[in-house]
Amino acid sequence: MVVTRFAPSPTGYLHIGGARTALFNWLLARKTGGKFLLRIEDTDQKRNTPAAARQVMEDLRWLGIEWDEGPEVGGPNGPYFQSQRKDLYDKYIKQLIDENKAYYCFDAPEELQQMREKAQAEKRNLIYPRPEEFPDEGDVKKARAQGRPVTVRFAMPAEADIVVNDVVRGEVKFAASEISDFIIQKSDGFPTYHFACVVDDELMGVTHVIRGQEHLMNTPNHQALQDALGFRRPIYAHMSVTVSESGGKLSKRERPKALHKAIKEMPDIDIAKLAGIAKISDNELKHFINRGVSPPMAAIDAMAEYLGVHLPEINVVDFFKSGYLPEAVVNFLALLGWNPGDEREIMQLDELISAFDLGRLTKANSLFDRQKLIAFNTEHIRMVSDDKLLAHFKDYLKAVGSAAAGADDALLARLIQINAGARTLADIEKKSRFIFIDNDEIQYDEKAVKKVLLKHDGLTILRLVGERLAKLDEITPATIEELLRGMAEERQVGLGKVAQPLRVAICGTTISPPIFDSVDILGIKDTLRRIENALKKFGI
RNA sequence: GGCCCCAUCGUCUAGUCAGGUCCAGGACACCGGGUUUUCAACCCGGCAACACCGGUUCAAAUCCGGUUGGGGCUACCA
Repeated sequence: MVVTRFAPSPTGYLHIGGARTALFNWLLARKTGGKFLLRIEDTDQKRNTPAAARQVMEDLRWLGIEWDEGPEVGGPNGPYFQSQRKDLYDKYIKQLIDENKAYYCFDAPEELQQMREKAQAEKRNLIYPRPEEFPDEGDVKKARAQGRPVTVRFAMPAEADIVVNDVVRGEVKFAASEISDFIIQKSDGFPTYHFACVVDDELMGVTHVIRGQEHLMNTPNHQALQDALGFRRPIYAHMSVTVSESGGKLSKRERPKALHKAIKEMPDIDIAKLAGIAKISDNELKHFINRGVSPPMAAIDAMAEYLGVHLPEINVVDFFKSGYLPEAVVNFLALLGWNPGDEREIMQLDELISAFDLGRLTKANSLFDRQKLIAFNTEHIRMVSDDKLLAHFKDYLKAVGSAAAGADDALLARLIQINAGARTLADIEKKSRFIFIDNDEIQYDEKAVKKVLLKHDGLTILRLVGERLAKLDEITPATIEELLRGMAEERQVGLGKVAQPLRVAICGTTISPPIFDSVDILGIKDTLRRIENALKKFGI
């Protein structure tokens, strides 16, 4: 049976690149009727938090990626947090030491740094100088007494070159002389990623490892470890990396970077005010502005929202909050470095599963094209069932704290319906805002007022529209349409001449859902009130 | 610097492994037009690529070598 896994290090939100890795592993498991498991790689005491692990799980679930084994769902191979598996790793490390396949080291970080620099200067890679004789327990005690750090290093067998047989890249050869002994146990007693990963993959019966190309160079180390421990070897597939417009890997730092750039271009910034919004000190903010030292993500998000700066989505949660559907994100992600081999692009989850094939992973890196994602999202909003869309919309409204969050299902469903063709849930929300604000709190867009109300006879028409609407017995989209079309015909003008002033009066902008529905939903009373307000405010 | 990976329209890609059916197909973006009560959506049309050099072959996007370019790794992070 195929067993795949996703093994994130929980340092924060789930990154979109991580989501893609998870997706491919999940897809393979589902396609083959195998198992997909989730393992939390939290061996770095300094960087990992339990809250982050929960967040990663929430993000995976939002995408629809459920694990068969792992945290919260359990399974026979637990625990699924590496921090709770230390005794397991210790056992294997001891085994390697006993067999003379690993040895203790007592180097200080600065000493290692020096060695690296020297190697660099000599135009070669650092190959750790393995001692003739391995230190014994007595040496360890002595080193500890002297306060030296104690690590364990794997003794790389030097006989043969290592060949990685990769599903995506074929045979990749590594010269034995190029591979250094590497640390498998840190001075805090925890295993390094390489070691924990190899042990767990074996113990959990992982058969296929799909991971980013950045791990290709680690694979010879992993294989050597597997051989030394007598482990089986999973099938490896190293996927291409997703890069951003700016060149390198899509990185979490892009959001602070984008905000920093935007702020730099703003003429005057009220430091105290902005720091308050971000809930950071003035100093922290100054450090950010002047030196690019990023405050916490929450502060970045708060400032961006306040300043109206759109930050590039990087974490899964960012896409959620920008109004993307998980179906669209998953579909788009799947097509980054994979394709079904025919001309299908817009696909549902079940289609992706049945079409998935490891052999069709592409080799070249791909750029994350947000425009195409939006196109996918538009398509998925159109395709998804009404029930699901409503559920997504409600989740979205809640997440962004929209005024519409409290509205009943019928209203929300209607808002979705009249906004057919929307690109994101954010578009629908934005176009619906006018319904949820007080009549007196409408923000009139200056350009819209100038162009529509103050030019020609905008205000005159608006007053007339108000008078006629007031006399209408029955208010439905159809009767409103009849009325407005009649007026346009009467005056020998296009419908726009009649509709636009009304639109600006009730929404404050020239952008809204179809006007007949907008008036109907807002209600005649509020509509008339807003017309009156506008007439008063802008002249007549 | 060293090691490793990659290279088709602006972007994601099909085609490359089994060379001819490819003066290279689709999608997004873009441009032009249409529809239209705004935005969006929608419809029609258009632009646009085999990185370069050499080799193998009757024939190369496809095989081989090199060059260039891009990316990754180079941690007691994962």
